[in-house]
Amino acid sequence: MNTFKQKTDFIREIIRNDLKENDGGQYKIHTRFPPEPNGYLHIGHAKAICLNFGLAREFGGLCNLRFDDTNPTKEEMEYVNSIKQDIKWLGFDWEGREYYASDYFEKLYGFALALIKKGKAYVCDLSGQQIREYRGTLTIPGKNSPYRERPIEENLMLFEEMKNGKYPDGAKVLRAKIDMKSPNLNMRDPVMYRILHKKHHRTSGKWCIYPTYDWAHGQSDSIEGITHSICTLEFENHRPLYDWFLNELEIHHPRQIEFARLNLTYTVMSKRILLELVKSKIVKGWDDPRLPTISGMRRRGYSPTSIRNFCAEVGIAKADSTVAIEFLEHFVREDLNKKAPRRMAVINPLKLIIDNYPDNIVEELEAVNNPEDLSAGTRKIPFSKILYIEKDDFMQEPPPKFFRLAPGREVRLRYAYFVKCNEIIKDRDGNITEIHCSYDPLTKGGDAPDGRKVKATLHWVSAGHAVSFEARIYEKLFKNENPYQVQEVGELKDNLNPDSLSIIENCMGEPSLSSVEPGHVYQFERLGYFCVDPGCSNDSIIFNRTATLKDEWAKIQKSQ
RNA sequence: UGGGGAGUAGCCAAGCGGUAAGGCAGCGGGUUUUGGUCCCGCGAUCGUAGGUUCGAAUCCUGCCUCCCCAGCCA
Repeated sequence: MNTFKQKTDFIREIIRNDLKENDGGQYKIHTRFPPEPNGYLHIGHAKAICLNFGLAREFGGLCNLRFDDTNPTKEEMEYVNSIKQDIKWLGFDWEGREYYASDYFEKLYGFALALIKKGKAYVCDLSGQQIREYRGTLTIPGKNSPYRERPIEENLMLFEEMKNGKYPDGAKVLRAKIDMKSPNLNMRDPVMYRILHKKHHRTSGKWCIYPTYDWAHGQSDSIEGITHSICTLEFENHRPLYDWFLNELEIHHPRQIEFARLNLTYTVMSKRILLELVKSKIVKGWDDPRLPTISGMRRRGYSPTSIRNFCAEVGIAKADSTVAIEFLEHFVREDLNKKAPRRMAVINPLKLIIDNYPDNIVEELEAVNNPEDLSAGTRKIPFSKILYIEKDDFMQEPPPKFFRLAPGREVRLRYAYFVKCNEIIKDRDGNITEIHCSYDPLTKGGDAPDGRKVKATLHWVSAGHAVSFEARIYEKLFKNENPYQVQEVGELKDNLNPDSLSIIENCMGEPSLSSVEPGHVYQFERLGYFCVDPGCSNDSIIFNRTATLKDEWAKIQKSQ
């Protein structure tokens, strides 16, 4: 059922070597997925989740879930809950090892004390602005803070006072005493603790000093006995700092490995921007199906399997890359093609009347539920004189390669009969309102006894039995392949695709669509995959289009 | 500009000195009661210039390009 495709990559290679070198012992690899609960997870996180949990699974190790919750000004319980739900939904299990950096605040405080006592950390009174100035630039070395040589005892006292709330936000920080002239800016006496009189979602008002990420992350991994700390490229510059902390503290030292984060065309992965889209109501929430969030993709109809396969196939490497959104779509189609039950539904209905079909007869025709999986069985679909077909399936003046219905032309109605178009009815504005056909009773089931062929098979719905529903059609969120291609950050919104969502009401579906379960995905034949929206009620059915089917005709049209 | 990374087909990505996997996209063809699926076929000498070697995408040197770092964000 659940497949976990895996490829080989430089990380797995490193791990295989580590396993070989530690051969014979109790050595087991231990990874972790360390999100900050300041937003919802997106497909980029899925890549990290599949990697970390996948590694543990493949090599017989463990993977923890740890929330890096060191900044109470941005973090919320809602986010930790959504994160847990998304990881589970993706098919991974942290087996109870749910940890928080905030669980380690006490230990971290103790580590800080140890560094102060070693003369390797000091309390600094410089303002944020001053710290920046003293830090120097890429080419100019920094200068030592005037507080750098404070006696250990004084540092100890001041740090305790910081903890006890004696100072306002920003008044003092605890810094590591490393090297203000280091070419690596992260080593220029980085801040370890800042004063933040803010309640934390887990520790509440217990602390008013909070560790910075740089101070907390490596030690948290160490405390958990992580063997391989896998993170993204931007932390490569921080590794020397983590190494320094761990060495000074003389505690377990994980091996950090960095890989390139995922980028996708036509969308953004920045949590900051995602938050902005949600807050400004440009999208309808974190689970808006246009977003690359896990919850958005779930609502859109993406299966966990398709996301996992995508993550496995996209590869792990160190080169910056932007994956085509089409690549992602390929994996939903691949998975849904195998699993989604087929249904007939018409998004833009056009009335088709079969003049020579008896008025009050209804035939029950048998339809295959899934040609890719015969065990899915068959169902009955009612057929009658008045039907709906797709507007796009008829053209009064068909261009060269259009081989659907047109005046005088014969096509097949799927599972039913051949019909031939005889007449077109228009309203006073010239819009086609209905088309009249005649059917050939001998072609029942879809084949002609005389062996004649038709060039097209159309989907249809019996008008008298149709279930009406709303379809939400999603397109790319941004117009530009790279939404970040803007002069100024604020202009990002100008790149939004105004047609990213279109709502189409009064779509017509076959009767079996009258009772559907939220989250279920169907293939509407010839149209695409559609997922039942959780916002459905008894009298309104909503389908989100997950993806279209590949469309040869659309390609031809584009090239014409 | 100092430091840290990366450059293999339109997009990902294998390759680890022996003569360029695979996937997606694209193009052509076959099958088909979904213009879907499936099947077959088609593309790169590896950023660049030198060097080492019988032999280099793989080793060395120079150059070019891109990414990351000057948050008391993560």
